[in-house]
Amino acid sequence: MKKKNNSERSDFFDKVYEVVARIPYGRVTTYGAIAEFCGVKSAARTVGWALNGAKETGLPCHRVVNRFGALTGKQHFGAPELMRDLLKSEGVEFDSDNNVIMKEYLWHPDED
DNA sequence: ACATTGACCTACA
DNA sequence: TTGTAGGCCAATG
Repeated sequence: MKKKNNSERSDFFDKVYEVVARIPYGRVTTYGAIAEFCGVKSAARTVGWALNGAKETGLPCHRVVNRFGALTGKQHFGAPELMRDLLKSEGVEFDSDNNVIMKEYLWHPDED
């Protein structure tokens, strides 16, 4: 808490993993929401990077979508249809644009 | 060591 | 209203 050279820096990633792991079943959240919960709302990009390693850590990164509900990171799952299938398997519905219905399934970290 | 990119979002002109 | 620019943290070339 005194030095923010190496400890707090990794804390951001750590928080991201924590929030993603807290996403309820059949719910989705946005990068901005996670970044905001981490304290830096403008660091949505960094959240994406965190998820890059998150898939290797075993976190449900498929429940994280952009603010439009579009599965922007589906390409990173190795199988673009996998992400959509996983969400559908959890009961999440999509609209005509292949986007998650945020209005119904959007979840916020502070909501839990 | 510097510059660029990357699963994004908000603000200003 | 649409378009452009900036910002955030980390990894890679």
